[in-house]
Amino acid sequence: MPEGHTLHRLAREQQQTFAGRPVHVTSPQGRFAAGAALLDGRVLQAASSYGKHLFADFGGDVLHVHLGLYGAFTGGTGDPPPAKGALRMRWTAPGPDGAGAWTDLRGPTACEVLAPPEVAAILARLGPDPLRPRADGGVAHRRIGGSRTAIGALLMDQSVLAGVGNVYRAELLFRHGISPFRPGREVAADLWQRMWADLVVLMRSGVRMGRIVTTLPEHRTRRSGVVQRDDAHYVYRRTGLPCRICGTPVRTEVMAGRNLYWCPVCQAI
DNA sequence: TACAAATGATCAG
DNA sequence: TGATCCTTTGTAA
Repeated sequence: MPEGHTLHRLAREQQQTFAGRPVHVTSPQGRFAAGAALLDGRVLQAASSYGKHLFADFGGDVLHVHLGLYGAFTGGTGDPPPAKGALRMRWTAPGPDGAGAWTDLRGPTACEVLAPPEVAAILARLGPDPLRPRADGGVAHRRIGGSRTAIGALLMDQSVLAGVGNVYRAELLFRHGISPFRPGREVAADLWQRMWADLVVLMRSGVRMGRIVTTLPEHRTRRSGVVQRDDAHYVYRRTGLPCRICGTPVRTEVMAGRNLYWCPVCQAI
């Protein structure tokens, strides 16, 4: 499920699997019927992601997908399974002897065909994405450093920073011992540089692993082997459980409509 | 069978 | 800030 690392991974997979091939595009559910008809049979030029947005360029017409809270892609090789449920979009690229590939999209917030200027407009309102090669974290601090808004809310604002979601927000703040309620302008530039550098490392690791793991081995119940699901985070979805560092019960509260998790002792200020 | 929850964003007020 | 949209999955009734 989708924070920036998921979209980055999907773009890479779609690039490797479908780019340079004609793609058969359908919308079994019907809600993307017109767009599917427009793209069907055309060659995918390139797939890329920016923040939580995915762009698939079919040469002048760009498919834009935003997964929202529940959207998901699935896919595989060979023949696709029978379409079931609310299947917004299906891609297939037939190949000889089971070399075909398919991918299914369900539940997205956005699945639409855009012209390049519309794509540019979306990119223009996004802050720097820690996964983009030459992204500049300093640009984000220009917004953060002048704001009275809580850092916990600023981190979720895609025009400040693109690609960070609820998990990375909670975990990043914990790793730097920062209260989610601290105003942005009290996050000094050097502290922000450390946070940004950490985000780059964490999100790249997320792309590699296909999941978000933020804990150090010495803070896990099991120190070696595969990281268990309940060992992957410091505070995210650990309400009431003891903090891995100090033992204080992890707290939760809704901030701007989303569940926020933090340790009131390790993240006091 | 029904309902709640989930890593998101938008719009009204 | 609250309501709303998108869909699947897991748990409760």
